Amino acid sequence: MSKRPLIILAGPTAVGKTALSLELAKVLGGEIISADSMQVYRRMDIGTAKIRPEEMQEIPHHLIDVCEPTEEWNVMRFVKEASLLIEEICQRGHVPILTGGTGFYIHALAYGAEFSEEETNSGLRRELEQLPSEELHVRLQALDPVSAELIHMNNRKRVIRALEYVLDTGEPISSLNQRLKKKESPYDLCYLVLDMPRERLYERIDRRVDLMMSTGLVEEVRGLREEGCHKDMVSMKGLGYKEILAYLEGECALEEAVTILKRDTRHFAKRQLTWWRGEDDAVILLKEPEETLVERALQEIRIRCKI
RNA sequence: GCCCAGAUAGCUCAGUUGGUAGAGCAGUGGACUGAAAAUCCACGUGUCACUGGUUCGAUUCCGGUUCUGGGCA
Repeated sequence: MSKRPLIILAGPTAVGKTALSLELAKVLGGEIISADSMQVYRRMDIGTAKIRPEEMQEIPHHLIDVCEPTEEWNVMRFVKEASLLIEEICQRGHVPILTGGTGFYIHALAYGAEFSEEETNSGLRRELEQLPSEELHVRLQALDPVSAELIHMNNRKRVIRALEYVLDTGEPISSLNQRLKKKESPYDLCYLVLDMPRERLYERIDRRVDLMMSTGLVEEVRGLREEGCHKDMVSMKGLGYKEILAYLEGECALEEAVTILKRDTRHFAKRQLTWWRGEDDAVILLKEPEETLVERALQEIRIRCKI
């Protein structure tokens, strides 16, 4: 059986992925799968710049609003759901278009990362979180020296994850990573990354945050807070949520929260770009000139996928 | 007009008992495989406002000029 085609439309926040994804879906008979770690949460609409139903133009959108903000979404759930969706979409004779800004999710899906079902030792993480960074790192050195070499001691989250993995599975996460690195994509990929000059992108980010503020971001976050969301939840670590929550908790002035939000969003966009620079199959698609954008995207798709 | 205080990195400022200077933030680059909008790492040459003087040597001391605050008329 030949591989399923998969069109990926990635790019930093605020670059304009949504508009292009709609155009492509219309031309190709596509269905859109969102690769976004925050748009999965219901009632987090303004801060995640989620597409509204009336903007979808009859194009099916998947993996948006599939999780409560009090729950935790993660890569494994994403890969599981998205893989099934790709299969279903293809069986319908449609083209799957993966659109979003979470590079980590996109990579895991595109290169077929596998996750074991039984790894569920949640008490272990809480136990490890109590330990000082130095001790965590020393432990990792003993169990998985390769990872210890790669992961900086201060990077507690990744040190903990690496420890968790060896302790649960008996296998160092570094050897899993090496195995996965050699894998070829199970899909017939067209991996596009939409980009534009940094300065213009940052201006768009600032403007978009202003727009969020004027369309009720504070009210949205207040509502979530009232239903019990708090800053330790994964959903509330999202941009716009953590900053506005800090304001609502009286930790800073609103104006300050907005400034920080803009700054953090710029930092995020920069990190996203770093991620895609390291993706071997990614093709950078410059947004300008905008008049020819759709045509150029389609050209790349025709070259890379047999559709 | 007079008095006082400033003028140093894109911004806020520190500092040099005279030997051409450094923090935070911004910015840039990087890592990333079950939290990823998370988490973490690395990167600092700038006419030390201008102009004279003292000095072997001035961003630092002294004089003048310009500009910016604040005060008094």
